[in-house]
Amino acid sequence: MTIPYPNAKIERRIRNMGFRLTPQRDLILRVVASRGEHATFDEIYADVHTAAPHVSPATVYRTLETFGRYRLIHANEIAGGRVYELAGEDGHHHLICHKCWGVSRVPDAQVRKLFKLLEKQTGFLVLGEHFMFMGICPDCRREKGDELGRFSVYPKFRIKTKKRSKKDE
Amino acid sequence: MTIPYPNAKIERRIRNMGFRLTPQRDLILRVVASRGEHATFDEIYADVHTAAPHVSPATVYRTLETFGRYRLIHANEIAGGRVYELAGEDGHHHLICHKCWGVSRVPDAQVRKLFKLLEKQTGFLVLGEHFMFMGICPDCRREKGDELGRFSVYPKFRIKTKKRSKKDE
DNA sequence: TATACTATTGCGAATATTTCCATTTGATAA
DNA sequence: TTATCAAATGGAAATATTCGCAATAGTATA
Repeated sequence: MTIPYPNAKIERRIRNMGFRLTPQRDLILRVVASRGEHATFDEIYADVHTAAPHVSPATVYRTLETFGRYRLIHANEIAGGRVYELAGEDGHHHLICHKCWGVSRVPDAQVRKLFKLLEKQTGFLVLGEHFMFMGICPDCRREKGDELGRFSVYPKFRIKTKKRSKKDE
Repeated sequence: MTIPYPNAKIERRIRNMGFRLTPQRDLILRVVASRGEHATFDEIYADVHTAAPHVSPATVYRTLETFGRYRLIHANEIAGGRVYELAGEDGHHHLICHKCWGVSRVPDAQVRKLFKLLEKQTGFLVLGEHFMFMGICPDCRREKGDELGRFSVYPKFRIKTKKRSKKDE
């Protein structure tokens, strides 16, 4: 399987940071890349495990954590779970609707502008993180109201890991 | 122990949402309140356990999760760990410096303004979450530069749970 | 290319977190 | 008050995640 990195510079960045580019890491990055916008640990591990059964969950956890720290991968909490995506050229952030759970994007530049304003006021430079803003999308706003009732905070799904357990297959 | 809620309306809110205000929840909320800005699970559980040894970790986890969903408590990921704080009247967000790990605040109103702009552009209403913006504080910016080197992402500490294990105590 | 150095891995063991379910107990209404 | 009913709890079991450490294997250098 050869999934190309959307961003060919990643390899260089890894080495520049002083990390070793192991086959495991390479595979994991490709899997995350192939999964697109928001892959769960289980999805990632499943793919990795299919391609290379010997790779342990610990390695996947560690890799996501390590690269997450160094912003090669964006990790975000959403609906009670964590999702990952490859940090790409096309910086963008996500807007997630509490009601319909639709995901839309805002270009990074647009969000940066906001933080520029914040910087003017506080002197604090907000760095290149990836944000997931929760709220109500335009469509849903037209429907009812903006208030969150008792049963509407995580209405449709929760990111939950499904049993991985024993010698899976 | 009677730690007063900073916000007396909390009780009403809980009931309005249809939740029951049990002694356990009451205690947990008071503990979180007493801990101030960012308490870890372990800190919260330790306090709760001291005051009421029979309360199980599961209950604490559940309570934080439940009230987190409904915004009575703010849960945030920071430095690889999760911290909690009581959602108060004085809405504010945190600015956390990657270098010195100092924590400063921005009033909610200020941040809201930014999201208002976003709303104008996208129609998407960002809801009342609590944000922790990571970046470089004014002091540290004066020192060197803004870039994150290999060993500067989580320089000083990581929020880590300390062994709770067996019959603690 | 061979050597040395150390980051990274895999595995099992420790921890942490969630889930299950029988039991308890708020809250409501008679 | 008391009865009723579902929400919430506790404890144990199931899962998930991290950690410790010996073995492996990238990378740099000779």
